[in-house]
Amino acid sequence: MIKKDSKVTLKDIARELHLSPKAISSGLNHTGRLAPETRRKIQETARRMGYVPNAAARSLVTHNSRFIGVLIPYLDKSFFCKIIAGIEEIAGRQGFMLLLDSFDKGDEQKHAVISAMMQRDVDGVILYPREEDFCVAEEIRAMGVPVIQVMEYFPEFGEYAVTMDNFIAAQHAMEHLFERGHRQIGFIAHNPENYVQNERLRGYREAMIRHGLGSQMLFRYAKASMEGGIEVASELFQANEKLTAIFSASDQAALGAIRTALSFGKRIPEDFAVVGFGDMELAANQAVYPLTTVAQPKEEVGRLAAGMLLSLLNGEAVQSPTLDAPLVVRRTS
Amino acid sequence: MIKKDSKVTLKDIARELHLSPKAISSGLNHTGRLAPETRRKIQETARRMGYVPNAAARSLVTHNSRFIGVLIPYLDKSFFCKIIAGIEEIAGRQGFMLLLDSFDKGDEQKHAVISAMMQRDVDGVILYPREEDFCVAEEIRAMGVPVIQVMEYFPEFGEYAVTMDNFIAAQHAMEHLFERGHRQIGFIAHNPENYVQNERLRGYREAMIRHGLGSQMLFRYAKASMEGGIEVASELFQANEKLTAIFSASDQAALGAIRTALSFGKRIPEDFAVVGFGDMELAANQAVYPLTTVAQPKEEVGRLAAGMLLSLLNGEAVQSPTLDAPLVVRRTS
DNA sequence: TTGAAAGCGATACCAA
DNA sequence: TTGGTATCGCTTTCAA
Repeated sequence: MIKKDSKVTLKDIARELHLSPKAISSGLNHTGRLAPETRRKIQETARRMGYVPNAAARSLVTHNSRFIGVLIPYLDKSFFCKIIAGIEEIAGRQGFMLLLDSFDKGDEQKHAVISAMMQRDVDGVILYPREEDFCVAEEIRAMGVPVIQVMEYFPEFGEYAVTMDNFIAAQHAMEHLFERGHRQIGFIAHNPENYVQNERLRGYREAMIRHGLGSQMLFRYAKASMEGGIEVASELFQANEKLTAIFSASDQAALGAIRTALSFGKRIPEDFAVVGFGDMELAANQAVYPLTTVAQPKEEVGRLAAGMLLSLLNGEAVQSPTLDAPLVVRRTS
Repeated sequence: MIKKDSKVTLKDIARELHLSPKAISSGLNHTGRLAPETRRKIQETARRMGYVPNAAARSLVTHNSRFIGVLIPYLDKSFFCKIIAGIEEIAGRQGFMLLLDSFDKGDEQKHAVISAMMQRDVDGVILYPREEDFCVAEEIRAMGVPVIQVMEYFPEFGEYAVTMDNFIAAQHAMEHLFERGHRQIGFIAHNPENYVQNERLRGYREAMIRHGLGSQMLFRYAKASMEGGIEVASELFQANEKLTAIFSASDQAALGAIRTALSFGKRIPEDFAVVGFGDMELAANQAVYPLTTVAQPKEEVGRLAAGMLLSLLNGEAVQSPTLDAPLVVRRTS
């Protein structure tokens, strides 16, 4: 291993100033009482000597690491990056650092990741919970630190979460379509085993029923991808050729719906509307049809989760918020 | 602060087994010689007692943290996330963790970030270098740990880097357009102060000249955004109405060029081709015109950078590679 | 108020 | 070989 520069320690400063390490420590940390003059001199000397406190040593004795563990399935998806960015914004301000690990590997890897976090003695964990990670839920709780879930909530992982009301959000999106005069509205649903996805579907159904369109309800399950959207949108058209709008539970499938609608000769948004869900980067960045979509406030979720965690660490009580997911109207509706 | 569960330590195991902490340590780390039976017993007891080594304590004495500091301007851009994912893949395998910090704040914040990394005693740094961060270059070098730059290279930050040859890549993209029969090709350039951007422009010029089209060269500088692309593409059309293709130094501006081309009544790709640069997520995820673009191997850059860093930490010599940036042909050419 | 000394949990050195 | 012991850099407790 390459050697790092030898570092200046508290003791060095103490020796230089003929003081005790304790004095230096409290002088630098604004803890304990000290003659103001002494404190000033300590700080100046520390700066002059290029003193850098050693977090490991401090953590060893204080038993807190100022690390927040972030457990996210995919590091390489901008959806998750934005959550992380929100977390970092708040945590960083308070001197906390993020310990990142993607959780997309096998079960064995998951154990390794959690073990690494325990070894690093994280003060708390922020987690994007998934059912397929239930196998490590017990381990996560066993870490004995606060856990905040983001976007979804499963009691298995703990009691705290920052989520959105997907049911309400889906209804709002539907209202928008109704206002635009649409009645024959199809829905592209995803994974029926997933709570959030079901909430979106439930929002669609509820809205249709409330507008007396219960019998016109039309939805299909698809993979949350452009291909999935293309395929299922065709089925939707075949099932009802008078369709004038598709609401998709994901932006990806919504893009597929756009392509299918165009291939059926529809003009967007004149003849046909498409609304997505998620406000992924790709929604705004469509060259031709920037997508109307339900915005998930990803950064805000991250910020709130970090804030909750920090409050918890300070011994404050917190409540799990449910955020609004506003509709972003662009060119496809 | 909430109290974590009291942890089992080496000493506890030592006491349990009537051995010295040293024995336990070497038993667990496969270091030093030990009767196989003893070793087995140690490992079994450790597991039974739920022993988790304390990284801070270890790091305090070994002087290496198994942390890699990652300095990236924006945490919330998928471009950077992919690099990070590549780094994490390699580093994680070797038990290294990433310490993340976005570098997009003011100069003061940058100092704080670097200070945090020094306090955490990172073993090495991976950095997306920018000229505006020169002010902390000295500080980064002063950390006394290896630094690997990704995507760009400035000697100010150190000697190691994983980059791509933007000049060659741009020429390849141009060759593709020539093969498709295009001759009147405009170029959207970005920030003339940036080396990489200039290399892309240079690739365009070189290709034009080599094909005897030096006098037809036509390029404008734009912001690397859809708006920038829209605006400048119009200028390009006005300057040369016989234009049949635009090569853009960014995907974002390329999308703007698509929109402009359509508004000028061009059919893509029949009448008009657009090629971008970067292969951002949005390039593949266009509903109507998935973008032909120069792919930057982002994950691979991250993987290589992590690999280099680890080699360096093992005292091995390394070379700075220059990667290929292959063209991904989609529907806009 | 200030200083001395005792750990925190692990590794590494040096006797035995 | 094996095991005691000093030590890493810091905070905290307890005397002075």
